[in-house]
Amino acid sequence: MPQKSLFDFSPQPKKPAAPETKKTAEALPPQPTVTQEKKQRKRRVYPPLAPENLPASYFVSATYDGRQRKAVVKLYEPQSGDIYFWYDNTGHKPYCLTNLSLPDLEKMERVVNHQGYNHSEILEVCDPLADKKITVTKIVTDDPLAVGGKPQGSIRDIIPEDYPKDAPMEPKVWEAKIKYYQSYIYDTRYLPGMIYEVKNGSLVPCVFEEAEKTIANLKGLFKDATDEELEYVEEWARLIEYPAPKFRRAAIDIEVYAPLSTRVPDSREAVYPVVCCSLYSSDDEKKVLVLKRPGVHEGNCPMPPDSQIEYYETEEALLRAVFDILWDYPFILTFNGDDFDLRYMVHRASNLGIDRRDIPIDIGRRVCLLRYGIHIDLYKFFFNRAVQIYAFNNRYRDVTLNDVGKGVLGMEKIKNEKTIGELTYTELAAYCLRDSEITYKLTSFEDELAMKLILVLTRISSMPMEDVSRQGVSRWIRNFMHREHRHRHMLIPNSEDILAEKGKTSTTAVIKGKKYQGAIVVEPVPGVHFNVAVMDFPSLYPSIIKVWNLGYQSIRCPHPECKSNLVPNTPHWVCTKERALESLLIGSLRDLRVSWYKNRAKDKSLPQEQQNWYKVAQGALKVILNASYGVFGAESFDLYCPPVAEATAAIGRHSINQILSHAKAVGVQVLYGDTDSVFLKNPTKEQIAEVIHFTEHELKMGIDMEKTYRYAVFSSRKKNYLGVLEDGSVDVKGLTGKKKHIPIFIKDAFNQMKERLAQVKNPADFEKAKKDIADIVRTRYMTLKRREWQDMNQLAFNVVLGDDLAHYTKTTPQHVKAALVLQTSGVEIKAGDLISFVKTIRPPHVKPVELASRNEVDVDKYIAYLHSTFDQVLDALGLSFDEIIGLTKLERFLA
DNA sequence: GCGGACTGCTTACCT
DNA sequence: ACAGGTAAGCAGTCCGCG
Repeated sequence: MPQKSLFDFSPQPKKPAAPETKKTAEALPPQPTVTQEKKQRKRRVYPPLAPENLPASYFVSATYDGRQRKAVVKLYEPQSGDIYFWYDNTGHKPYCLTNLSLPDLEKMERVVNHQGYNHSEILEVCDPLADKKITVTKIVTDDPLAVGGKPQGSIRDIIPEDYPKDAPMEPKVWEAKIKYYQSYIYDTRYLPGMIYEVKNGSLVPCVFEEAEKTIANLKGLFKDATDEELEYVEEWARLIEYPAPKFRRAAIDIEVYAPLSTRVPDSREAVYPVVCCSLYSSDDEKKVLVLKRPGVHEGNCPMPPDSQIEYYETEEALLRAVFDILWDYPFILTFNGDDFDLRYMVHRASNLGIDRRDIPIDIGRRVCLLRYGIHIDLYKFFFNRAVQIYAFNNRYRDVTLNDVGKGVLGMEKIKNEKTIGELTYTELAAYCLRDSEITYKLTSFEDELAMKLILVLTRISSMPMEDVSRQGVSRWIRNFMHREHRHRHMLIPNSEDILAEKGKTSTTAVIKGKKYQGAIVVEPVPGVHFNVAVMDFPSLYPSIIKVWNLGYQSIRCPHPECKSNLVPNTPHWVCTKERALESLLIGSLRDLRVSWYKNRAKDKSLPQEQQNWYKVAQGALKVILNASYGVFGAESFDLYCPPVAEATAAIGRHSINQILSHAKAVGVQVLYGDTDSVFLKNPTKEQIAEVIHFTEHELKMGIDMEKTYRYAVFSSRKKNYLGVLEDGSVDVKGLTGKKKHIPIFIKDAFNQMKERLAQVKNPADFEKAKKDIADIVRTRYMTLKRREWQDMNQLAFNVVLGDDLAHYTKTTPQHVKAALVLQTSGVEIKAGDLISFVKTIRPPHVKPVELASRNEVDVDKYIAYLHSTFDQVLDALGLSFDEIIGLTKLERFLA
């Protein structure tokens, strides 16, 4: 009950429409209030300055205003649903740091006479690589571009250029590549995504008592934590516990008339007219703006209820109406708007002579931002691998609107054979509106999960919402680490200095071309095993980073007395004197997830709304924690430190090996294991308790009984198994039958087998199941032999083209051959496209599905595929594909 | 010149 | 631009073969 008000922070309804009127909306005449209110909302003054006093609002973005030379914060006030701009009043300025002394710096004329130069001052900071205080010179400028960002003449470039080459010291510049608005956020300690009010012109944080109470109660859960750890646990919890608003938002999508259906119109040229734009919003606007064109009929394609079509006589009028929408809504959602919809409209509007100042879009190299609100390109967000896998559990495979919509919402695009020019107005409108509807619903399903996820990530990473939804997990992690460096007055080291100081790796990877050795995979015991217990370390690598104090500062630290604190099987040692920042930050995040949010997300006694919120939090933490080790081994990460990644993996191997030998010692058979898990055959309660006790005391890490399989099927292949849980659900891991490129014809057969196996309860059931499985295989085999499959699509392999066609110079894989055929017939092919092809008898042995016919299929190839797919399971069951097939031959012979 | 052994490339998966 | 480990199939190359 006390938690309830946490969620009361929602906007007033945009229109007074009560639910009763909504039910009968079709029978009533259009409600005049809707249009009236819309008119009121139109086009506020630009920029929409925050008043001297503004009620609780969300810090959604920050940017730099070049004219006023100030940072600007975009505040979203959820009651009115409007954005307000708050200009910095703290006098914060851009700067960078250097090791040059103040007098030496002042001798550099190109610096002190630089147009944007303001002044320099002496500053004492902690150098984390040397673990000591150092004095640096802070160069303060009036303009971020003076520090860096111009092709030439930036201070960060001038210093190494103009500093005497024969001087004893190497000139260094630090923190010169941090975006100004980020620097502003770090130094002011404003927290993006959190709630502020403007009081007498100043930005002050709002305090939510209920959330604070929850946070205060956390102490009891973290008894073993140090004060420092607890401080961070509370800090993270605050970012998660504070309420989320309802996001007033609109999804938009445009259609462009193009003479050729196979080519996507070029958004930089914008030669063809925009003929349609749909809008689907949280204000319940479902509207399609359509351009009147000669010879086009209205048609009678059904439209969703309460949707409306507005016709425009000119394209300019249509675009201006769309721009009004962009001036109105605080959040605009698109699917690929950065590269297409918004970009196209900007160029198209310019081509039509619309004044740049009337176009509410700022166009960048890779992004399109809005001058008023926040543009979230959901394509970029859903494309993010970490989001795809950990937040959405791989519910979609291809990042297309159709596939994401299908996987996440069960909603697909309207299928359309005709070109845009051939559609009637209503067909076009229905088609276009569906796209906006899917886009909108990608953010509204499960109680606005996606919007909330973006909000939580905004808070954790201290980034504007636009950036967090577009950039990868390594940027999120970098940013909160940078923020804490600034907070602790630590110099943010340059990447090359970390690398030079800490060096590279020492182990040899199993895979050629990798930098260091990774995880262990235990050789599986082939066969069917009943009662298999799966134990695993929750968040193994983050736990290691925490327990072993890993970070770029602590690995191979400068203290001689730490050199004996070695990481097993590596030459690396770890600091015993100072806590590494990464260890603290990642460790506290891990603890919060494992000890608090994991359980809260599953707690059915909580109100649904709150449980959903905890699911979001849990998912966000999972995404970040899963990547927190990998980033240290990624060159693109600003705090790239290979020995940290190597040490983490080495400790992981050590931990698993310890468990393996301990399991042996207590007499349990280990059937399999991978990285952070062990599969135990029919263990007793005591044996499980012993393993848990051992890991907690000897390895200082928690281990969970994750699940128990009624039975599991292993072949001799690693990362390939099938396990049936107590409730009859089936885990399939790595088997060919679940891979997405395999033809549906084979996948269906595999799924039939899977369903049959789910019904097996004991060894005796197996005999009956085996017969049925043999039948499934035999049926497919016969269908292939007789060429009786339903349609060609069933036989299509679907392989993603990883690169543009021109880049395949070393080999020409089959999907590339098929893609080349398609290209010749005029289809535009680019990296990321899904290529569907069937295997044929004649060279080149492949054909795009749409061009292939039944009798040219290479049936034997498909039989070979069926064979290999099923062999992965059949040999463990004591069945043989050849025998199953051989029997058929005999039957046919007798018949 | 041919075929099997081998390596490398590519994709999709697991943790 | 988070990492490494594994499986599978195919493309291309090498090497032996009187």
